[in-house]
Amino acid sequence: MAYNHKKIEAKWQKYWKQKKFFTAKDNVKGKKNYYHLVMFPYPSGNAHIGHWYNYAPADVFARFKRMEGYNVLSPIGFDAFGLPAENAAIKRGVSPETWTLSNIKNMTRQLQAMGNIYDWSRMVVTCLPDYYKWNQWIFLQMYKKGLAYRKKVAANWCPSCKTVLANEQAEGGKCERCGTSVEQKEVTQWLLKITDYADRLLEDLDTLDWPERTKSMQKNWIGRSEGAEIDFPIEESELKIKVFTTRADTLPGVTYLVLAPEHPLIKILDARIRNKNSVRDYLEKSKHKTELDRLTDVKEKSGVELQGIKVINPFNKKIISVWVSDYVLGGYGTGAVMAVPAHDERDFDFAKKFELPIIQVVSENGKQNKLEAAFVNDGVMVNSGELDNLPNNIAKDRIIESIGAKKKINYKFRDWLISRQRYWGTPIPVIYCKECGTVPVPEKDLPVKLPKIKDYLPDGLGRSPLAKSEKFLKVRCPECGGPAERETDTMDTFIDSSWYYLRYLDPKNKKSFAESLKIKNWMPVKMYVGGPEHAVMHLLYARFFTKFLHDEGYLDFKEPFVSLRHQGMILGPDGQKMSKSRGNVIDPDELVEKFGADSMRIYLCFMAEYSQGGPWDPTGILGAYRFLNRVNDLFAKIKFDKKVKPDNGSGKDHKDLNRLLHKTIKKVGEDVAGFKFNTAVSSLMILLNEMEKKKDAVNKNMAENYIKIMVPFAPHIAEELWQNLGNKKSVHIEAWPEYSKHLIEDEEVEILIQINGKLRDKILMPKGSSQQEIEKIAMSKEKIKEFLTGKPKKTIFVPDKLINIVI
RNA sequence: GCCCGGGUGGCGGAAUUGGCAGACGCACACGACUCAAAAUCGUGCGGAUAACAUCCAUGAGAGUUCGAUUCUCUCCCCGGGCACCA
Repeated sequence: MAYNHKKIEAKWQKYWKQKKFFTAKDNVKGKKNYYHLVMFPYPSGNAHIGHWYNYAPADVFARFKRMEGYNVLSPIGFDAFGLPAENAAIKRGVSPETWTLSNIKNMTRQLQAMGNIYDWSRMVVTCLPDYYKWNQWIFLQMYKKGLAYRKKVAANWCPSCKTVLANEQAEGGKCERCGTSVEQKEVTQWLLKITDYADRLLEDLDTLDWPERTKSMQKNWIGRSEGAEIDFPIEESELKIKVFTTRADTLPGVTYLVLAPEHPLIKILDARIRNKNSVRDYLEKSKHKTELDRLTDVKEKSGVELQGIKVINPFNKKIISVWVSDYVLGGYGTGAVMAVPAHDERDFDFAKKFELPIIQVVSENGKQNKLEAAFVNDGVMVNSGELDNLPNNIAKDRIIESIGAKKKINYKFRDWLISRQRYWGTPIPVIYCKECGTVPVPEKDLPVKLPKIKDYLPDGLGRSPLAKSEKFLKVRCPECGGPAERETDTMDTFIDSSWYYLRYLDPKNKKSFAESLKIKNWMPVKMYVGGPEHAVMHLLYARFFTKFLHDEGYLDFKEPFVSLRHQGMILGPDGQKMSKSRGNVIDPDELVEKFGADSMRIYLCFMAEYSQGGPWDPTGILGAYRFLNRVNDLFAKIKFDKKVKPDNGSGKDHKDLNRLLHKTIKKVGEDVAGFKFNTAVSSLMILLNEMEKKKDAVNKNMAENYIKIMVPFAPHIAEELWQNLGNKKSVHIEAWPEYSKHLIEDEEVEILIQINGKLRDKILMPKGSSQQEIEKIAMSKEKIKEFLTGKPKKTIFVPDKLINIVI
């Protein structure tokens, strides 16, 4: 008979809540603290199967750590600011706040149904002033240190909506709202100087127990490259063009320079440019290029020469031309490159198209070759005067030295642009005064609260909807008391998630973001579980914040997350990404109703390798459900039939079963610790199968041990069975059982008999049998004799494993 | 193009200091129970063959080895990330 999961799960969830089992104390005598964290959800309205897949197996791990004897903190909250709330508000006429808070209420109910050990008393909701006050406070600390600054940058601008868009909102170069082509527009925005931390963000990756691919993604994202900056003097001028290169060795082969369209010198040199009109045309065209255009242009280079401008190659004093092309990026390096068509693919393409000279200076064989394409490998110098025949890597340093160039390190990633022209976010705590300029809001005036407004559309001037609230906008300058205006942009919501793990430690603190003793108690996070989609943004920003707060003396560690694991993605039954339009969405609520949270937990653990994920099998969960029913049948009946045997029951079945039990205790523990939830469940299944076969040999002690190792996976049914066995206290204060090293040793082992590496027979032998003993028995086997057609050349013997006779 | 993953039955997946390929589960088939169905229980389940024997089989091909899903090389395919970064 199927057990009543609804009744049981509700009953024990209530019981745990009443007993405050999972309210984490900051200190428990004799126990080490363990901070276990999952990436908090965005309150979209409904918990979906992806949330379950992140949180349920992660909770299995947390519960296991708890049973191992750690004082575990496993908190949860909501990443509650963000665009969807605004869109819902515009569409349905409810305020973003109302929408968000009601979603949080619903999702709280859903998450609680999972039966996780979350400490709900520490819930953090980032859209509440108590929380975002500290976003503003951290911003001000960064401002003081010069790490938060305002700058004119090129941003995605939709001319129809008259707003700046985030990159995610301008994918493919089209505005998400209206489909208009996005332009690059210069706007003044707030940025955080994350690039100051580039080297530390890179180096400290080595200290982390994170998936390799995540670390390498961060490495690529930061994109460190070592090179040199070289000045090219402009003819008949005091000015110079500075370029960055990693290949200073190719300087003798430079045949022209290329500037990015945004390069400031183009304007400065305007008077001397002879072909002004075609240059202006080109600049105008590249401004309107969408991302898509740029991508398709990779193959076909475009550009225009700055006629009338010549520069001097500092190595050989040759006079060379200067071009403008959008294959050079304004934001990287110096926005200008020295072109070496012989040794750079892009320059090669460009030179071919515009019929510019190509001079080889590095050669594989020390001779001048006919180049069909750029030669990018190492070699020896040619066409380079006295440097000829030197290996290019040695020539590199010589050249840098001889022309007095500066070595320089460049990074691909940029400072973090945090200004958003949106309503539903943290107001940036800055005031602009005509007299005093930019004035940070004094800390005592925090939080700058988000005003309630009615219209969430931008004001048409590229400012956030906050500008529409006069009450918010007009303010007295904190310095001179004169009339001033507030900054109306809000912060990127990634700010919220960059430090939320610290707030869980002290969520109600009014004096600081968290008390330092509490931080000391818990941080850093020992295990962090969440999706791989956050490999660069969130996980990089959080590391940056931690390093900043460390430098300010608030934290005594440099990395927030010691270990990190990713869950895979659950796809629809059709193998496609779940989406409403495809109609392949699996609703966890329905499944919980039908099979219960325990079945869900077991199946999610079992269905795939955790980091891999895969398609949802609608019938698969039946296996988990059947398994739990069989566990229930077995252990519930033991009690009622009063068949419980004394703990020292004897007999072969009992002995075998007990050995398997202890092996399983070991295996499940190791598997969970290694995030191999699927094989852990499978060993629980194997043990159950054996116990069912040898029912009479199962005693109470075994049943209890089985229930204990099942607790992390199926906590509700485990509690029910535990207390049914006559235990008065919760199974959740029980420790993970210890396995007996002695017991798991097999007395007899199966020895494989191979002939020429092929398995021919197996024999059961006492552990530690010698080669002679085994050989003797093996040779006497009829089956083996049959195959022993020739003389044995040699015999390979692996103790307790196999014997291989080579003929 | 570059950098990571990955490719094993009908399906999800096990198995690694190189040593029984396919654990465990799903699906399926047959049987038991039932008037019947569902549920449950039992048996079978990579391919070839009459076969309990034997041979073949872990994307393809080669190599190292007594022995390769596991190590090396070449190639193909799938997923993800980055992508004119000088």
